[in-house]
Amino acid sequence: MSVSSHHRQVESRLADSGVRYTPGRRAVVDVLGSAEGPLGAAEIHERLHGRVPLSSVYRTLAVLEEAGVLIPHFAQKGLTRYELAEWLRGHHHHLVCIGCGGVEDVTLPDPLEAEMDRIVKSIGKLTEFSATSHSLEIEGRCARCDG
Amino acid sequence: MSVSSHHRQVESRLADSGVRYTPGRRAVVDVLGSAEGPLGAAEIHERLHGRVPLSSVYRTLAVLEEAGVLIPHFAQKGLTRYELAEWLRGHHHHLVCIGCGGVEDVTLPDPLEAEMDRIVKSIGKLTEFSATSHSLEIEGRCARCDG
DNA sequence: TTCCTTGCAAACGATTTGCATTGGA
DNA sequence: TCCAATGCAAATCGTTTGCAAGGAA
Repeated sequence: MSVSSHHRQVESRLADSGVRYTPGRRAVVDVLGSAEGPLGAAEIHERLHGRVPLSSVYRTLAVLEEAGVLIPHFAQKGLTRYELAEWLRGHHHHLVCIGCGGVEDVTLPDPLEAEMDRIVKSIGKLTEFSATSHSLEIEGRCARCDG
Repeated sequence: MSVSSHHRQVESRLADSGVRYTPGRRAVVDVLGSAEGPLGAAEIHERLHGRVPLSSVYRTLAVLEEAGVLIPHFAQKGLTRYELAEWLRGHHHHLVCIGCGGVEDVTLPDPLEAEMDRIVKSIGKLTEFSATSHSLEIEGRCARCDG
């Protein structure tokens, strides 16, 4: 699941949509591919040392979301963060720190994830709602903020 | 768990913070107490037929969040929704519709919720993260959008 | 009177968009 | 050449804040 493998997959996915995989777009995918959790436009722009202007970062995020390459994530007032979609990154959940507002990914061991699936399926049966995915958001304090 | 019971509980909680429970604030609690899911400032202002100006709605939401009466919820770009805290509404999860962006509450049957707790506890052991709460977000299409 | 609360308008911060320019196929 | 992609600046949208007026203790 290396970054170059991401590039190949993203490139072919974008080709399907008739969209170019330009250096700026690659750069954004690189940053997200090596992040520890979802990032916002400003954070991405920052990690790119301003080489990609903020408005282009936003446009890139929109294009990649549209193509199903990125998934938006909302955990803080007025800030949208993005991460690679699950078909690129694998399925995972989030630890949301109520101290610093940061978000970390967690991948559950198979037995736990299987249990989650069972719960989600049960809920589907209980409600008029056809589930396509799920995410467990755990709020608490990260190691750094939990002083 | 009637609305008037909410009012009593909220009133005493606010009194502890030395904050008044004014008609405008009651109105906001009323709207949220009878909503089917979290609502944003504009939606609340709307349901109050504009009787409480938008900026006052925002201030009320801030006061009530500060006092632990409301919990913010983020599920859509640039929009914060609020709902009564769990000590007022009970613990529940969310069905997020990818069609219309709406959010519905679901309360799990005890056995399922017990299972969720077990999962969250296991995750706590696996990571350097002290969990204070959790919420399962299920994405999919609501009955209305699932045509 | 003393603070808290409110209403309005101006200010903000994140995100989007118009427009002219650049760059690939 | 032709259309997608880019950069910059201006515009938008949700939200916050300053300030003067209103109200309860």
